[in-house]
Amino acid sequence: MKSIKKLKPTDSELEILTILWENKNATVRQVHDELSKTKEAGYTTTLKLMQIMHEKGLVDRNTDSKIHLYNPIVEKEKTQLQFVNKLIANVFAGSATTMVLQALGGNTATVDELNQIEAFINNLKNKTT
Amino acid sequence: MKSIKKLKPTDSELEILTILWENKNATVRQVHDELSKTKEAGYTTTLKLMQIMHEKGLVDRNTDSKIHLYNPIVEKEKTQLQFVNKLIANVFAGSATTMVLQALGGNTATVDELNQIEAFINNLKNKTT
DNA sequence: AATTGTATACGAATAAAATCGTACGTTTGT
DNA sequence: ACAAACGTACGATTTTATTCGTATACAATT
Repeated sequence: MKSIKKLKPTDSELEILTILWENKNATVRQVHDELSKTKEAGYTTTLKLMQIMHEKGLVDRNTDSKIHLYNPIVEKEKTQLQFVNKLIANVFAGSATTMVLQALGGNTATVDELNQIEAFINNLKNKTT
Repeated sequence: MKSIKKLKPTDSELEILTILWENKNATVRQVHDELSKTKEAGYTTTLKLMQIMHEKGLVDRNTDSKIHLYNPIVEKEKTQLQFVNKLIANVFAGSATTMVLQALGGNTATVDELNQIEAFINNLKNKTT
């Protein structure tokens, strides 16, 4: 039998997925408008990408009405983790810690966020004990 | 005047850079052998990639002798940060914190490493004050 | 000196991703 | 009813990345 396809969204597909994770049941138009805020691209380009994503099984779509509604199939957390792990492996020689330190050092996280991370770390440490 | 080129190594180029960061003054042969441990590719493929990287200004090379010696130009930390930032922007809607939480949750960091991260965070918080 | 091994150079083939033009059907507004 | 606006479909093109074949030069070995 055919096995379940391994899904690996491209960068462009990822941008679209991100929008779909925020907006369920989105039309191509909605996605495209959202995308246009940060990127220059024609409508049919976005449409084509979403069609390809449908073929790949990255998104589901409802074609009951003329105007198709799209939903993400792949889970946000799983996909995010997939990419983070790839980054850690490729760029940070497998060390999550090195990556975290870089990320926190180079970006501006608010004190609130830093506290949030600390809390999370403490939680992890307790579990380990 | 011509502006300084924006550098964005591809995935394959990144693999080579990683090797060059560890081994300064490396020959194509050395890089290729190292690469072959984890990847299947012909020698001329590696050579060509390194030539392209030279054109792009990612690496420097010494052609005094017949056998060229390559060195990375782009800095490890800068390049790493570049990739992390791209990931945060693309996959985590701009939130470094979300990314960090995912990375720590999905990977096994040791308690030592967690402590290291905590110390780093405290340092950051002090700077903010 | 002739053969063999190891270099670089570089054009060209292949592959993968992204973009767009155009055809064509359905709504909507007048 | 008709035109304009908006929707999908999809082939073709463009762009970017990767891979490799082949030419050529030099050094070492016999």
